[in-house]
Amino acid sequence: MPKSDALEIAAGLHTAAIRLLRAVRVADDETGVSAPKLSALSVLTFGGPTSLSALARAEQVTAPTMSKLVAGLEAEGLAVKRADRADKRSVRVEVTARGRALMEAGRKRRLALLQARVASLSASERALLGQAAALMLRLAEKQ
Amino acid sequence: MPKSDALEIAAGLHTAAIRLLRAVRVADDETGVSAPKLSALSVLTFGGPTSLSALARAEQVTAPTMSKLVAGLEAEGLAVKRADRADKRSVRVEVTARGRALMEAGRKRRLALLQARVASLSASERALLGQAAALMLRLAEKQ
DNA sequence: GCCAGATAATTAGTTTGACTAACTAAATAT
DNA sequence: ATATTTAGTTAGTCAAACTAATTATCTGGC
Repeated sequence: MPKSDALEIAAGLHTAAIRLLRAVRVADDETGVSAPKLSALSVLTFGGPTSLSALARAEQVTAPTMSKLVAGLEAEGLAVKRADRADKRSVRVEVTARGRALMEAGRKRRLALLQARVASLSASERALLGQAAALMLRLAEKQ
Repeated sequence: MPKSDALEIAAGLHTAAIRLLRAVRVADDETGVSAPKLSALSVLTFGGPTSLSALARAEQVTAPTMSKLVAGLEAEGLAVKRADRADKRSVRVEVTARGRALMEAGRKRRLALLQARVASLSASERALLGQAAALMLRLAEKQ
């Protein structure tokens, strides 16, 4: 009999998400880029160019912290800062081709780890996980 | 039609897990204890007393790093170090009653956030998530 | 049109948590 | 008895987080 108590579901989901991410995290070491930078680069890659402060908000860090992270990314040739034409206070941060390639490769390695495990499940189990992922995304975006 | 391609499932699960944890992370700020310390304390609380090096391995940090974290926990009255009777080189790290209470309260807050969101789903959606959590745990523990 | 206040980014300085290297003490192997 | 390994700590460095303060620019009200 499957549990349907909201608290138990929450606890189970919480633990499962933590363990799952911990298991695939190892793949990121190979990029040679730190986790915070990688995370910021991911936002740039999949969300497109943004201002520094928007990036800081997205990553839940302060503007000075993001300023340094972006400086690091720029020094490594993974992102560039451009002047915003409309607002001269603002900087437009963009991922470079090199940054995009690094992200792509990293994401591939990470997902390969997970894919190998998912592939060992039955088709119906995979379908269930697909639906669950969509639900989890909805939960994450509530409010 | 639900997707069942292993790579797409992996990608969806990956993104969903990241976003979900990011959404509940805010609850931890209220504990007044840093994330690394909280994480170590969690291992002590749910896994029982351990040696310092075992704790370091569990948290994927080096012994010196864990030595400092435990010193911090001890200074805050959340954990204690005891001499290991059998092996005098070794230290036994244990959570205190206060540490346990802090963990309990923190976990409650975190899960309350998630629970509120889970509760807004239908019974069948909750059941699906319950099954998915069990599957994700299996995926995390493969190999 | 200008000034006051708000906003964007950076700079400076501090704290925390990660590392390596080097050390002490204890246990184990030769 | 000596050598090696293991457990933990100390010291020193670095990255990444924060707050406070600075500079530049924008915007609304007069």
